[in-house]
Amino acid sequence: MRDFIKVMKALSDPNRVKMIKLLQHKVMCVCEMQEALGLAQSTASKHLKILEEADLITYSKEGLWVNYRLADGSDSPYVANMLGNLKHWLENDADVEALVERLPGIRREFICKG
Amino acid sequence: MRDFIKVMKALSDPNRVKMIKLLQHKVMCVCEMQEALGLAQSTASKHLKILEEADLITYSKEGLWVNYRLADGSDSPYVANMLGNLKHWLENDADVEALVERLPGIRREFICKG
DNA sequence: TCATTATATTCTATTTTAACGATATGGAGG
DNA sequence: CCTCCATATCGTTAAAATAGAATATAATGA
Repeated sequence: MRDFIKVMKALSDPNRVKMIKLLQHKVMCVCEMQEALGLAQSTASKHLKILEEADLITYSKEGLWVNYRLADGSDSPYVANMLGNLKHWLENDADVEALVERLPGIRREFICKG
Repeated sequence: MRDFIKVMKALSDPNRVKMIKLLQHKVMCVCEMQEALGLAQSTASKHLKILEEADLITYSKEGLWVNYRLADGSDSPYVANMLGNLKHWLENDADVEALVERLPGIRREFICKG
């Protein structure tokens, strides 16, 4: 029950769902997420942590950057199912569409590094 | 997005998930839920309302009783998917098992009318 | 019509969540 | 060793969620 609730709670926030939808297109670092969603850095970081603790995403460090990507869901049927469905769910959501359109222009080399 | 979030939020509370699991076994009125889950009457009623507003359950009135049952999900892919998966998810959860075991003894004629 | 009873709603207190700014952490490079 | 920069954590505040007691509502039966 605890794991299930954790996944549901993680997906109960629009910004976190948008993060999932963005990660369907590319691996992203915190500053890219921050820029894409217009959030404070600490806010973006915390949301990503919540998604990570629900096993919906994973990360790997690359120098100063932390690359977040979708989890494969192999450890949790809840995660596997939700990530699978979210591949097609919300594809026509206006907010998501707008974000995805802007995504190619969101690149870490234009945002971070000063 | 709004509908999706509503379903996720509705399923983010253990008591509400338990309600869904109980409704998989029989149609139930508020007082039966209240008794099964050990909640205050107002609390049980409010949880059921949240589930109903997410279209996860429906109700029909029968005299003083209000019978709640699982929705068919035909109006929402989110609802259809979640209710479908919840048929097998959490079947082995200790809390859920204990509730289901006690369920035959939870009957409105023994609880209300008193 | 009045009393009863199951349910809904309101009120209030408590906890949880989400946001941001500020600060801390930890690699990378000089 | 020191600085810089991306990220994480902390502190605080405001909004939302949860719970139960108290009250209102609506349907039934006398």
